[in-house]
Amino acid sequence: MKGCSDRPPGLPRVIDPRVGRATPAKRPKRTSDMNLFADIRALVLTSLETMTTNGILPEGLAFANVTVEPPRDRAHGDMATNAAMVLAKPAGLKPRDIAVGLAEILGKDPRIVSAEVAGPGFLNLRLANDVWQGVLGHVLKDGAGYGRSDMGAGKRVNVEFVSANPTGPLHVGHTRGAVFGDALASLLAYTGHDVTREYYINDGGGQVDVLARSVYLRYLEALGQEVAFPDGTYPGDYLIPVGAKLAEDKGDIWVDQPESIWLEEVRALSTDAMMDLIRADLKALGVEMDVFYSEKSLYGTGRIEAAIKDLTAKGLIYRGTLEPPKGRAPEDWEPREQMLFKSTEHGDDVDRPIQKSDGSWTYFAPDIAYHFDKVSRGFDQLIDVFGADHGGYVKRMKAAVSALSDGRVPLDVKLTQLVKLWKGGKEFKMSKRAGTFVTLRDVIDRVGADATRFHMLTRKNDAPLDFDFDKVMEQSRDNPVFYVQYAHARVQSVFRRAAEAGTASDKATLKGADLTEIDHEAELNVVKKLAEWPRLIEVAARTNEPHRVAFYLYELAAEFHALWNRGNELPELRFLQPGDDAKSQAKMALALAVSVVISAGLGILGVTPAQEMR
RNA sequence: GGUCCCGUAGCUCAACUGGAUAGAGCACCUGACUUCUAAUCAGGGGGUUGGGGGUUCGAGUCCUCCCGGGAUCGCCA
Repeated sequence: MKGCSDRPPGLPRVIDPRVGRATPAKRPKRTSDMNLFADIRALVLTSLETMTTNGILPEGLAFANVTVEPPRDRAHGDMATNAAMVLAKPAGLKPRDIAVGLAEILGKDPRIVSAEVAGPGFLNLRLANDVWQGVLGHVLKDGAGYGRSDMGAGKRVNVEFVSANPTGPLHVGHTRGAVFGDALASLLAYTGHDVTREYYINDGGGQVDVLARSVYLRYLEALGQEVAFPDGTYPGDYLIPVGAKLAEDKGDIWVDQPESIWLEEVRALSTDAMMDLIRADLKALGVEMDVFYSEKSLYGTGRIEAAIKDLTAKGLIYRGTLEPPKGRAPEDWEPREQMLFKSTEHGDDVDRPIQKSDGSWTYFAPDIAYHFDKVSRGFDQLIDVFGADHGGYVKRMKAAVSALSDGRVPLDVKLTQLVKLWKGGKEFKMSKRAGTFVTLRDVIDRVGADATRFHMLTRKNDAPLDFDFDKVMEQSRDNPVFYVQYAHARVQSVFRRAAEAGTASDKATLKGADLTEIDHEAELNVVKKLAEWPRLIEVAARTNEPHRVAFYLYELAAEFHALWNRGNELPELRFLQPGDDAKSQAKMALALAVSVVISAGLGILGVTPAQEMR
């Protein structure tokens, strides 16, 4: 590792992970114990135990599959449990009989207004208004901590993402991976995991030699020579200042000199310059890495050898010859003996080469060493975020981690699909050659980091994403970024109006508001959506799918806008009730709760909530 | 040919990892602005979840075989 000294202060350093890692500051975590669905599920389980005690259900039934969920159709009630259907078979009873008995017991709980058997044996529950008012009170009490969970139990998770080659600025495809990885990391932190954000610098392969040669050409150019950029070099303008700086610092000492003289030094300076560029790009997007890990640091330090030694000790390394790929007829294929990793022992389809026929390492070898290092650093879980073009790499990487950790450490690989750009209603094809290369910087300059981030998270990671410059800027319901921001801004607008009217709307006052005022269906619908937040967060974290947060925020905003508009026909639903501070404060308490959850959700996505729309 | 991802309303996508009559937005039709910003809201039509078979009380979701699209397949990283 070298050449870190000219970097602006305050940015993360490339660190040697053997010496230490940039430990993220432990922030105090407030977790909320409010999860209504968990509460009601607990109630269902105790009721089932009562039925066992009473001899209605046989002893020894497993309740693990019993769920309490919001029904898809709100007409079915507030919550539904599948208990009767799940237990019917093992209990040897009809689902309806179990459901009826369960409904009777549940109906005695003051929280349950009605318990109705429906469909094949679902039990639909309706909850009392004061339960929902209690949820609202909880949101206000917990504030920013509402929805935080300790499900991660402090487990140490390493999220590796971006890891773009240090050969140029980040482009749109990298942007998606960056946003996804960062939001996923935040989501895991929010759910009680100890998260490390990490970037693997591919500074050990041939492409950094290409970079160095390209910079060398720019260096000659800066000294007044005519240069041409042959195939296999990077002609991008972004290397001009790097070459110029080199000419300024070194003068003409490298002119007409062979590569052996200048390559190594130029390469080091160039990759440093590119990493500075990339770091600045990431910062503009709001992404801050904890660790930058250099591939180069694995070479010549015995680390690759150590990882291979570990696998050798496990009997997973051998010399052999691979079969040619079936069906495909590679003209120049000829059998070669090379060092292979027996990845088939850990779920891969074929064994994988770790040494080329000339004895040098394949790309896989340092990556094995890198993941060995992650395992050695004591992470309980690893997540790699790759572009979809690395899909073929997943199985061997999982096999490697499984082997290196003896199956202890799970590796989840999330692939981000391609981003299709649209401009003026037409697909915009990127081409390095034609100079129509859209960088992360282009996108942020045009639409801003917030809109970029939110939009990139409105698709599942493994679905292709359309990024339409016009749509992302559009101020309409069609644009979720705007729609959610607008809801948050409307809440702030209410507070501004309240201040003008002289109605107290500070948090302490609103926390003490009489929430029994909140009893209209449109209002309770908003509260019910708020009640789903803790559950949504846990599902999103369990599946490593931050896009769920974006979709949820859209739904919450929709409920809020619906309530807002009901105020047109029903003035008593307006948030501000002139001349009635108590009522206004109860309704503002609801508005505050909405903004709290929107802020928390946007926070996970790395988006700043809007105070007003302009 | 092998492997992985995808296929859901005219279009763009969800569907809480197996739950009820598969949901949103756009587009189309109808209605609501002397308002706490209508940049919003309410209602309507629109589906054999690519196709067949299987497992299950129950399948868009799991298994299997096809069809179509994309990515990838020893010495690029």
